Amino acid sequence: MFTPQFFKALCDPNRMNILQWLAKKNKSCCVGEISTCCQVDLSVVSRHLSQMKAAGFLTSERRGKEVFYHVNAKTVVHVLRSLADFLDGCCLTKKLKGGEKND
Amino acid sequence: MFTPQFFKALCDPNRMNILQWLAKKNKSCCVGEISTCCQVDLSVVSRHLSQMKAAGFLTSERRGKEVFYHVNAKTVVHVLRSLADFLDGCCLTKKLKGGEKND
DNA sequence: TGCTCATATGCACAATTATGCAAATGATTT
DNA sequence: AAATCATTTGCATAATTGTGCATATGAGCA
Repeated sequence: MFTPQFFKALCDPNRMNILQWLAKKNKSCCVGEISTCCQVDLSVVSRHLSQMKAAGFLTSERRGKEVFYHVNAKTVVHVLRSLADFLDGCCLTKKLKGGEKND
Repeated sequence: MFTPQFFKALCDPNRMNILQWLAKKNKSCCVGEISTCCQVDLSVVSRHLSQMKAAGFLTSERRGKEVFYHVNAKTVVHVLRSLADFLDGCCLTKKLKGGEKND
């Protein structure tokens, strides 16, 4: 579930930037448009988008000559919350209800 | 806030393993003990721990000869939830009060 | 002081990753 | 079909990262 592939998609500054930029847009954007949000070559952006798509962060759809990418927010949010909940359950809330066993 | 450094700490399989292992323990563990949860050399584990500490994931405390590391769950959970909330706010809940559905 | 144990660090090396350019692919238009 | 536009991919290269071994540091103990 918490695969390295998933978090690798988040640990590059350009990818994080793209993710947030796309999320704010909250609509499908084509590669050329997305590439305006960071400084690197468009081909690099294309590769980042592919990688994020492979990690389940994005979905894509071709419309004519262009390919539109969109944030798969549901999936990303779910994984992030799952890890947060796991850590929370282990280390924060569990103790309060009197459980003493942790592994 | 969503620094590459933070997510870099999550994107190595050994570090992710260490994080979950330590969270399940939910107590301070020394390096030697922690190193039993993954296959790599103890010196490598030591480096991973340092890195995770630098990223704010762990706290450490020396007791005699040993150094004990503990998950800083509050911080990690907060960052994960913040990103989840940001994406959620942009792409999931925001539109709903306007009436339209998002998948 | 020396000795031992636990951890950290220097170093070299292998593996991975990010990048830009050039060329290829896919799709529309003329 | 040829031309054009948008995106992807091949390739080379630079940069970063993960790893193990050997050594250093720091702390207690004989």
